Amino acid sequence: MDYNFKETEQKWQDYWREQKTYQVEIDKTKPKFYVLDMFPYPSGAGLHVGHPLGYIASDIYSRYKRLKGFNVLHPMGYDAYGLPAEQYAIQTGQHPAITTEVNLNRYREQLDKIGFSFDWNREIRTCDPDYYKWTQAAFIKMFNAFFNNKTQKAESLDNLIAEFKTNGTANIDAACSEELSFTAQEWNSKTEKEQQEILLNYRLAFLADTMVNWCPKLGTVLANDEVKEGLSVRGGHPVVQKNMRQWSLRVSAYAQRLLTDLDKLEWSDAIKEIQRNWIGRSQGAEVTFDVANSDVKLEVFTTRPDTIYGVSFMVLAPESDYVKQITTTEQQQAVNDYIEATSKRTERERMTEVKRVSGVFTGSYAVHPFTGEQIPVWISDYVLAGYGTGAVMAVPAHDSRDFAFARHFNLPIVQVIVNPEHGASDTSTWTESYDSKEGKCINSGIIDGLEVKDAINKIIDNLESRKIGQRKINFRLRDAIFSRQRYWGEPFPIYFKDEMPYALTEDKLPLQLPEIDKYLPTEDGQPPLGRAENWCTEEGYPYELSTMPGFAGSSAYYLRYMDPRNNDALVSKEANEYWENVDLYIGGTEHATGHLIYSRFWNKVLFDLGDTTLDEPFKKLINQGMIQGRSNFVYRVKDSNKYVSLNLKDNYETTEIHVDVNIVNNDILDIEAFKKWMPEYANAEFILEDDGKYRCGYAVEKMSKSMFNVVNPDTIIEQYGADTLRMYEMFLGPLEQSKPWDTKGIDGVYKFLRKLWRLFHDADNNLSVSDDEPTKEELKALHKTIKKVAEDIENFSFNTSISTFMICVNDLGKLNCNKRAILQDLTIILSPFAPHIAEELWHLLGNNSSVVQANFPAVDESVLVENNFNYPVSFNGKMRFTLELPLTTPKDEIEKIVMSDERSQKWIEGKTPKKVIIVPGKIVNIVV
RNA sequence: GCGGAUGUGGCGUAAUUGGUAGCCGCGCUAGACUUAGGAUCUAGUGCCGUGAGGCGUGGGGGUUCGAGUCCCUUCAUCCGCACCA
Repeated sequence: MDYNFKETEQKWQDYWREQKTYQVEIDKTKPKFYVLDMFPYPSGAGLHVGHPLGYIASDIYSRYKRLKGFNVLHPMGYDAYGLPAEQYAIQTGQHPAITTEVNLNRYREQLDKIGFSFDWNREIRTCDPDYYKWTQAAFIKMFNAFFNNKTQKAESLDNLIAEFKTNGTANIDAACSEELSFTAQEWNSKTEKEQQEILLNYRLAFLADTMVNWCPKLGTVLANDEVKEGLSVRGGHPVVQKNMRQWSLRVSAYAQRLLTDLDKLEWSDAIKEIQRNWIGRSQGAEVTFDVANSDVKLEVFTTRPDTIYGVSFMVLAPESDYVKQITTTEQQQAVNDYIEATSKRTERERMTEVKRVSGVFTGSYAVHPFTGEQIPVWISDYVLAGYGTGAVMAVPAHDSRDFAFARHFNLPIVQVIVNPEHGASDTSTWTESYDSKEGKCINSGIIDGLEVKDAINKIIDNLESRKIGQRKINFRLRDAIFSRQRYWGEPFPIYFKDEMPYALTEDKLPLQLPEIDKYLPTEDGQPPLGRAENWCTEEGYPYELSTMPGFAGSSAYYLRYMDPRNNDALVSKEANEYWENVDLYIGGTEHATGHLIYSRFWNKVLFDLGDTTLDEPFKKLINQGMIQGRSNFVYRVKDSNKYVSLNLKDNYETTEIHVDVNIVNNDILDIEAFKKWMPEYANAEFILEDDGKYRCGYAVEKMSKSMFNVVNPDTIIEQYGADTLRMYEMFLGPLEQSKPWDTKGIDGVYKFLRKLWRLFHDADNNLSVSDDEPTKEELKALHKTIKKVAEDIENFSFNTSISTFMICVNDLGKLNCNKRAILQDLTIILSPFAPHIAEELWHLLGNNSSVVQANFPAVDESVLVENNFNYPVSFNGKMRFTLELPLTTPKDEIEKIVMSDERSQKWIEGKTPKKVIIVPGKIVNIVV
């Protein structure tokens, strides 16, 4: 018998639970460390081998930090609201809470088997009223706040109201949906309803008519990051644009802070870059164009005011308000037809048919602010309504979209930027625009001859002095749409009086999700909550019928873990001041533009309002790579039920068919299992290779059911144990890299653990540990390992630490080392990786407390000092032989020894070496 | 189109950051012990070559005594963003 992982792992999992080993409390005598995994949504499919990758990494890091003397907060919980449970409820009538509970228990069961050091006492679930009470409370805070552009902070709406009462909008610079202007008298004479309507324009959580992504199939609105290429990310259903009155969060107000503060985060450059793109800051100018024979003034945004002399027409988005104002009667019909036609095109078509140029003339002309020339105003769907002002000044010579448009409609193209080396050329010969950000201005009046950068400044200065333009910064980041026409989510703590929304007071929370009879919209198209009885306040005012989206509950959850049972606050000041924020956050890249933006925003609002101590939630972020599947194939001979082995398949015409990887070992098909796998294969025949085996082909693909390449961690744990699973996942390769899972390699790690076990045991599996003094060699093997493993963990290079452990155990095996002085420290440093076997060995060594409470051993540098170095001796840069010399040997001595070595003669061939390079402790290179 | 990442044995990978390319493991080959081997142990295993030796980190070029690592160029794959003015 050797190591019995099954019994041992169960034993210690029970022990940890009973002893509450992983429970943590505030302990001001120790430094804190907060390690968090991204909030999982427990789907019905359960975990596959790729899911725990990040959890294992964070668990190793947590355990390591604990051994290093930190008080480590390492919690886990569930993002329990979500579409799949509700879709299932719609189909079966089963309450989504039940489905969720089942999935969640299954998830927990799987997690428990892996031996994580989570403090389950702190578990939270987003669908728990004690938790979502605080999600609702945060919403109320946003409802009652506005963003002051002057201070760049959220402030109480009361400040704004007070200002309206005394000065109207005169001194207001606040983030809003629409710029408003009124006096104090005007404000004071408005009705309650009118005032409320105005306040909505400023609230951080506000109700407004907006173009939204409507998914008819899911019956709900989706956020921008929940839509990809015109389809819903969940389910892949078509999404259309629709104008609806929706709750939104004024995320755009925080665009600059979200961008600036990225610099202080330890996140990968890749993910910071994705966020920068998503925020999409562009710097330029707003320019006002008069419209000839009209009072209308067209405002446009441009990043290239230096090209203003090249403007030969203007373009409006079809949805733009300007369209109604300036279209002439002669053009009215054509414009109406065009708008009609474009509104029929879906967003998807507009995106895919980028190259199709279309547009219509409004009949009006704008007046060029510098030349006074009249330039035609067109309408085209290549201009986006949602960005800038929905109108652009077209510079066809220097913008590819404007160029295509001008060519199509035969509009003039004027070159105004020139590369001094090439000179100007006739634009009628051009096949594309010249989109350079450098060069000199030509044909450009007051900025003629200036460099682009200087020209931009001069033009803006001129515009500002004439009060027809100003410097302006635009962001791509949109406000987040926050309503979902769904049941399974947090109810809004909002009721309506005289059609205006009012927030409940916090003492009324939680506003519990009511029971309903069916999880479908009502007959008149209201969201499912329209079915709830008495869904109104005590006074009879009706509650909001939408619920909150998935990101609501996951935006501030990290704070709740600090103080999960607090009934008076999301988190106490004391807990928040101690735990601060997340030191290490591990999760996938897929949350780059969703969760990781929303939670930063949400957290900043709470910070501004004084509810949290730091303004960023996640200090360091690591994105683990995906575990891909390794699929196996069999090859069916055409029109038959015969299957030909990989190396013979080229002799036949075959079809490649996925086969379940669980009935393939080392690419060899288990033929009997295959026959039983599916009825259609029961009578299959096989063309085997010479060795009588059926060899499968393989490919690396996404791990998914349809590819039959899903590997379940339970199966692996059953066969090899949790410690082996943990170590193999780490051994596979660098954490942040994607790599395929191939179960066949797991044997190496499994053997390693048994070799380790045998260091402690004799041939009969009896404990055999000696108390003798360790030798220098043994100490060296140990301390090399301690040093490397500690460095590797700090660098999240877990794959190399596993190799290091293997080398150490191989070395100790060769030395027949069974000395307690060595093995005890080895057990400690291994415990973050393989906690079960480490705990077992730790106790076998006579310790009574858990290895979790041990101290990470210090490196004894003195045993690592080498006396000799094995010099590689190169000739012309090619290594020919090695030579062991004391490290104290001086350079000229080394040269003498090397030159006199008989092996050198062969490479020198009697010539005189041109140069001899000696780097002590590194290399000898002789140039012949 | 723009931006980012990655290319090293049959496979997953390593390389003290410019200094012996291929550590560790899988797989494979041979052997030992065994009733047996999907157990264990030993030896070998980048490619070509009997050998001396030659070639070798996607390709080409450069810097250097010395390049997987630095520079230029090019190709391939993956991932973001994509009419954002």
